[in-house]
Amino acid sequence: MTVTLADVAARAQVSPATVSRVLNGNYPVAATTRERVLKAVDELDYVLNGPASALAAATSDLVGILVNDIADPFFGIMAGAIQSEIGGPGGRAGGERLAVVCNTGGSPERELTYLTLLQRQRAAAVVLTGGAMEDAAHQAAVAAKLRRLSEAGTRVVLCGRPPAPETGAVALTFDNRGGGRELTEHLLGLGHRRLGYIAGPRERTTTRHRLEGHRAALVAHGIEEDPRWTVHGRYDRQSGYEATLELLRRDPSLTAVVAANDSVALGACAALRDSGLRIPDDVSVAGFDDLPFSIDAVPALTTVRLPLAEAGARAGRVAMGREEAPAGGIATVRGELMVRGSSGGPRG
Amino acid sequence: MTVTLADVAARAQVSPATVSRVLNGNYPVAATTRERVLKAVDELDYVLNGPASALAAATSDLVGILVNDIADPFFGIMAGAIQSEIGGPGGRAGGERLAVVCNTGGSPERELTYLTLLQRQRAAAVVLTGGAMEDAAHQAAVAAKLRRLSEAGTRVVLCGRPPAPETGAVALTFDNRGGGRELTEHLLGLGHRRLGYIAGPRERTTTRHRLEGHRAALVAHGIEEDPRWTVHGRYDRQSGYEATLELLRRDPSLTAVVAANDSVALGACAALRDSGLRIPDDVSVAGFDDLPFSIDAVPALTTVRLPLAEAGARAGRVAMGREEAPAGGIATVRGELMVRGSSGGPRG
DNA sequence: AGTCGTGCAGCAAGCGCTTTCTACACAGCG
DNA sequence: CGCTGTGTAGAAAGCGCTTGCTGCACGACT
Repeated sequence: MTVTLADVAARAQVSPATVSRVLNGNYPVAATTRERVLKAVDELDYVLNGPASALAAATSDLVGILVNDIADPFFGIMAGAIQSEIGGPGGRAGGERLAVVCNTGGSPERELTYLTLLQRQRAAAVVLTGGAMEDAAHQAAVAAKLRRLSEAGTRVVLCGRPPAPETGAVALTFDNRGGGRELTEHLLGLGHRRLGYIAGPRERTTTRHRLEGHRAALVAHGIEEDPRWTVHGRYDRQSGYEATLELLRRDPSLTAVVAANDSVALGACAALRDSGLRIPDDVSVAGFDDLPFSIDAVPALTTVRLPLAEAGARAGRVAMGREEAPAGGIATVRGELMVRGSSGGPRG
Repeated sequence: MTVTLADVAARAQVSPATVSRVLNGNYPVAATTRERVLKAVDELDYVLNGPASALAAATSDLVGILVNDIADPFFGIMAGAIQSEIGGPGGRAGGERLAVVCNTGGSPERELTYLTLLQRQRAAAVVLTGGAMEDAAHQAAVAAKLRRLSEAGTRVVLCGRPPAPETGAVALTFDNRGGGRELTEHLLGLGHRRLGYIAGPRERTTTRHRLEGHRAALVAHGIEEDPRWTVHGRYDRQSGYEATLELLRRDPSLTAVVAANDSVALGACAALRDSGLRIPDDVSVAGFDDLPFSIDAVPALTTVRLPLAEAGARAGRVAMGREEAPAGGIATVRGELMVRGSSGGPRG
């Protein structure tokens, strides 16, 4: 039924070994022979059997990219950049690799299962993107898996995720703490003293780091934080909307709202507008990430730009062994404060 | 070095065959034996060798999802929905499948190469999303590949993509033409008579269909279209910005701008604002797709909602054989007009 | 002219798993 | 007490490919 190497070999009047060598191009084959083989491949419409090949060669051309939410451009942009460096078809790299992105949906179990699946496929590399869960048991489980993957020769890279010590994984970590701090300092510099903070889900490293940066800025300015000023939510627009209403209810005198990310900030803007408040005249708003749509908000969003594409590209190259890993296996990627129209001095 | 089935068998004091059967659970194994095997698996930290398994069983648990641009939520949302139905880890489905999304970047070659790669892996199913290239040669090549895939037992589903006759592929097609027509009719109903249109890239089916719908509406209302009113661009924000300036330059008397999609519409809004025009007082704007951020534009975007998640979910189920394919292998998915603040009656 | 590279091609042994077919108990039956 | 049926485990033959090693020409040496 399906065409095999042997069929091609028979048609080209050579041994299967020769066909294999022509296809892999890692062994001298006479030009005329090669031609003959290629012709046969073409005529027979032969397609290599991936599993068989992977089994025999004990290697695979699969590269896995794990993302928390594929519908979120934050991950989409990174994944795209990673993938373009992985080579994938048409990429810079020579060998054709199947770069595949796996959507964990933020679920720890899924993350683990995908890791196992990739381990099963003997993936050439795995890139994990975005914040990690802070659950200790889960982190240990992931660390164990990563270690096992590394040991098996799979290159493991973390992109926008905190380092995983002793796992052999290379980490390109976003400086969420520093970015959060810088952002809040900007607001403080404008004169704001009562700032609401809409944090992401509790058990995420990203959430914690950004919040820590925010608080560090407050502390540095001698501002005592009111516990009512922090609300936790999800990383999406609706959550930002609801959280903002909640913040407003708790303390209507807030003059600024700092959001966990840009989507949340957009929701916050909508909530403020619906509450009859002007931005930034009545309340300033700040986001995080600087996703493409942030500049289109009205007013444009003040936020922290994360070099998603650059970091992803670098992660991709490291995963392919095309770029050296940073010293110590850890690099910190800094964000850049983008001051735009959504932040201004407090009213009065 | 790596643990194999045989190792597990030895430790559990059974034959490799038994271990395999325990793992696959498709053959009666005594409870006590099963326990023993499972214990050994656990102790040895055994992970099945995917390629070997796929080779022996002549099947694979890989499902491919092709998208044009992974950074675009349009595709992200569909991919996420598809993937959640595919089962993936933690999904509804029993068997664990590796649902992988492949980013073609809109390149025909990449699309073809990914298809070959998936064919190589003997993928269980393949879902192609989004518009297709209109290049005849490429379409023929893709059709040939799809046919071959179907014949080899891979289920092929097109989601938001026009049907591919004679390939055995099931198609869930978006009614881009109808949506485009409805949208423009809405604008005409408001009294607009001079409408600019920012189309997507020329060689895409989606582009053509939406434009055809737009023109059909114009024709139905007896409006003769000025060739200056149409500009082609890419499906992104910047393109929308530039195209709008161009439209304005060509004919400053336009009272409405219809965009190829929401991102383009956002760019159009920015360009209009930067040109000192108010929306919708001076110029109305309409998008397409109704991505999550569209409602946050100021004013909120009038657009056509495409049930991306629903269509994706359905495509996923069909790909898994969990839902029957529509009659004739083709279903048309309609959009829904969402009238919001960005459209209003023309000035004057 | 004899000998030794050198360049290419083939042989055959797996890679780690699945699955058919066979084998063996043991229980139930006449 | 022998026979068949049922439930469970094992032996072994591949799945389609890669690759170390062997083998054979042929030209280039001495």
